[in-house]
Order: sequence, then structure tokens, then C-alpha cells
Amino acid sequence: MVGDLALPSIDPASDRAVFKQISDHLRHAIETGSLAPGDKVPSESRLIAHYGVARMTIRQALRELQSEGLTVAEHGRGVFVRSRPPVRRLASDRFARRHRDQGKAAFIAEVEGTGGKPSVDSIKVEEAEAPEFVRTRLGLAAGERVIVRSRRYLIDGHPVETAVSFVPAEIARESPIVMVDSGPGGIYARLEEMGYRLDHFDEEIRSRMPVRDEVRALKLPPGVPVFHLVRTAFAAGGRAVEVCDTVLSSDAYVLSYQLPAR
Amino acid sequence: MVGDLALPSIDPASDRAVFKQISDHLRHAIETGSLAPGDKVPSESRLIAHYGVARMTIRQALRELQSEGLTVAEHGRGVFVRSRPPVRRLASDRFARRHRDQGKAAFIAEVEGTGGKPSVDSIKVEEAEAPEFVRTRLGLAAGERVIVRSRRYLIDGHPVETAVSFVPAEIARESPIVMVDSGPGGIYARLEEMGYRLDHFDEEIRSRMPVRDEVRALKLPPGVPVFHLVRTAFAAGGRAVEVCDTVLSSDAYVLSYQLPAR
DNA sequence: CAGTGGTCTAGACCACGCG
DNA sequence: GCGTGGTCTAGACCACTGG
Repeated sequence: MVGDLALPSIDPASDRAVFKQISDHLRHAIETGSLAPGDKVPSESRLIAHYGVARMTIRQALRELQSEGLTVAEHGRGVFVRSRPPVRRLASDRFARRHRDQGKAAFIAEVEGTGGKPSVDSIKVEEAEAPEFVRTRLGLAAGERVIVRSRRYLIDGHPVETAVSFVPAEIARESPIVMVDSGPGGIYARLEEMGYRLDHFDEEIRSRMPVRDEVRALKLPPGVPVFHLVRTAFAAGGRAVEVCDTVLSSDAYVLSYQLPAR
Repeated sequence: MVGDLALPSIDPASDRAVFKQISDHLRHAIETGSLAPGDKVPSESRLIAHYGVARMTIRQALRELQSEGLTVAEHGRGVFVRSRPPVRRLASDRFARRHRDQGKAAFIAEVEGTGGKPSVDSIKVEEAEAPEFVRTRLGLAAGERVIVRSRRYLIDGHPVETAVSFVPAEIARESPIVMVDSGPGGIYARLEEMGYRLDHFDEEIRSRMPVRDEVRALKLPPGVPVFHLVRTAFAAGGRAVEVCDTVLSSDAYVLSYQLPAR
């Protein structure tokens, strides 16, 4: 017993590493609800006393849970069972024209609808050579240039998404797309005004662990992967007119798509 | 210099933890290509000699890279920069009827098309009470029963996906759906033969770190998250007739969807 | 066999939070 | 000030890989 929590002892006969036995005990307690979301996991010193092992052994067990996303450590306070934050659902119709026509960008309209306060920061616009993954999607030759719009999206001040859009310079130059404020409805609205009537989007989804810069930009706790989306916008006639590269915190999002059976 | 690799020294004036400075150096080498996929990272003893720190400090730096999915450790051989395995693309039309009509299940047809050898194992069929997330999606009352089909998919002997399907017992009982071999075209073909003409699917996508059982079932290396998909099949008329809960290794998959602009 | 990573010990000092 | 987790040291023995 550690506090109110019943924890078994180490089985010295087992082949399983001691720290794994310990993390198994704690994981079981979390999965069965003996340790509920928000609960404090017994402190390192309590676990050392209970199991009679070195501190590094306990820390290795705790790190395993943290890397599975089951717990978060708070310096000076303790280790806690992670409580899942409210999630945002990204539906596959989120770029439908009926939403865009309200004059709001997709993100703003959607977050306001759920009662949150959306904001956007770190907006940067520049012109550059198109990177290779953008060239292949936009059908550009090596050396061709694009307008690059970067920004970060926040809900109630918490960062949830970074995004970088690429539009062929030939299309975007001399248009509001190169302004920091691209105007009501965002760049998709601007593209349609310029005669590129949008037909559909292709979205590719990957999942992986974040690298250091992404951990910082999205303030990610350890053990949380990211969604990496690359979306290509196609105009009627089949021309690709934009590529958007976005990174989402996976524990703030559920993606939702509709698939045809026909 | 460590072997052919140029590595900076620790900056003792920096606030940044020593092990993080070391992992920064190695991450930079990986991102710039000085350490290419498949390359061996300098061994712990070499890094200890180069940096003049304790072994645990080096190991902490290496663990950081591993938890980001950038490297894999092989006991007795060394630590290597991970080379991405060939990925399988899941397109949003993969359940279209034109594919199903070939008489093959979606997975088999698709993998054979790419030259791999598909297989399925761990097939289990049982009847049980529907869990809550299935009830809400199928519109069932508490206590109602479902046929549960579990299986694991492999390509060339490597596990890539586990899946569990739930079909209302009222529909599936007395049909081939309850057999281990559900017949050509899989259960979607059976449902259509029974008069449930499929209309569309809703697919929800989450990403998270795997728990222990998933690591084992999919033979996942550390630092690799999973996609967790929950797909609901709707028949014409709007009735939900199946829920499928699947877990995919994220580094074997890219998901791909088409979004309407209308 | 030598070299590698995997586990574990028993200490130390520090930075953070909270009362 | 005390308890918490964060970092670091300097060893030890083990298991696996490869020549």
C-alpha cells in the first residue's frame, strides 16, 4: 500500500525488468481507474520506500508512463495522471464554400462556434523558392518561387496549430495574399475572387513525435505526438493553387472524414 | 570530432541542460544529413570520451532522440538513425464498391496491388454486449449485443494494423459474418447482400502513443505513435450497420482524404 | 573475445511549488 | 523550509552482437 493505493511487490523471479514491473503496476492502476485523471501518482520517495529500489529505477518507470502520454510531471508538485483536454473536431467539410462565405477564415468561424476565443499570431509572409514537396504538389519546376504565409493558431491563448501556406508567386504576387492581413475569408476567398474557383482539397495525414521546435511552438507535454497535415487545394480545371503544411497537437484534435461507399 | 562526425563541445555557460545540448548536437547532425538514415550514431563510450560526462548523461541524450522517433537502439550493435519503412497510403476511396466487387477484401486487394504479400491472423469472432462507444455510434440501447470480429493484418509477415468490427447481433447472427471466414469481399459485401446497401462511412482519426499491448501486437519501436481510427458504416436510409475500431502503426501509413470545396 | 547497449545502485546538488 | 521532481556522477553487472 502506498497511501490509499494498493501496489504489488516486485517479483524477483520474473524475467521482466524491475522498472517495467513497476510501470506495469502503475499503468494498471491508471487503466482500472484506481488512479483517476488528475490524481497524483505516489511520489518518487514513496515508491522508493515501497519497492526498496534506487531512485533511478523509479524514475525510469515513471518516464515510461510519461512517454506513453499517461502522466505528466510537474516540477515541485508531483506526477499526475493526465486528464484529456477538450478536443477540437476537424470535419471534412470545414473548407466548404458555405462556411467561407460568412467572411471568416475556417479556424475563426469554427472556434467561435464552440465558445472559445480564437487568435492567430506569428504571422509572417515572404517570397522564396518552393521546397521540393511543394513543387511536386503544385506542379512547379525547380527554382520557381512561391509566396509563403506562416502563422500559429491559438484557442483561449493556448497554441494548437501551426500552418504554412505556399501559393505560386505568379498567382499571389500583386494580390492581398502577400499582405499580413489577407482579408475576410482568408486566402481561399482571395483565390476565388481572382477566378480560381476551388473544386476540392487533397489532405495527407501523418503522425509522428514532434521535434524540438514543434514542442516549443505548440507547448506540447512529453508523450504527445503531432498530426502532420499537407493539404493541396485544387481549382476547377484541376490546377493546384495552394499547398498548406500544418502541424497539430494530437491531444487537442480529432480528425473526422466522410468516405464514399460508391 | 567523433569518428567522421564533427560535434561541438558543451557550453558550460549555457542554461540548457548538458544532456539536452548533446541531444541538440546529434539532432542537428541528423536533420542536416551529417548522420543519414541507417548510419550508426557514435557509441556511448565514444560520446563519453568526447564530452567528458557520465554515462547516464549520454544515455539521457540518446533516449531523447529515441523518444522523438529519430533513432533506434539495437542491443549489442549500436544506435542507428531510423530509416523510414515503405509506407502504405490509405486513400479515402478504399471502400468504394468498385473495389469491393472484385471479390477481395479492401486490405488484400490493395496490398497485392503494391507487390506485398498480405496476410491476416488472430481472427476471433464472438458475441458480446456492445461497449459504450459502439452503442452511441450504432444507436443501440444499453445491454444490446453485437458480433465482434477481431483480426490483425500483416504485410510480408510484418504486423501493420489491428482491427475490431462490431455489427449489431440482430443483423449479423445467422449470417456468414459470424464465421471466421466471412467470404469473398469481406463483411461489407455480406451486408450488401443482406440488403444493407452501403452509402458512406464516417471515419474519426486520433493519434496517440501506443499502450503496452499495442506495442507488442504491432511490434512497434519506441518513439512511434499510432493512428487510432473509428469508422462507422452507414447504409442507405441512414442506419449505422457497423463500427470498426482499428490501430495502425503511424510510421507505416500515410492517410489520404479528399475534401469537398462545395 | 571485445564492444555494444540494458539495467541498477547510491549517492549529490539544484530548481520549483507551496505553506 | 520542506518535499517535490530535474540533473548529474561514478561506478557495477548483465545480455546481446559480431568477428
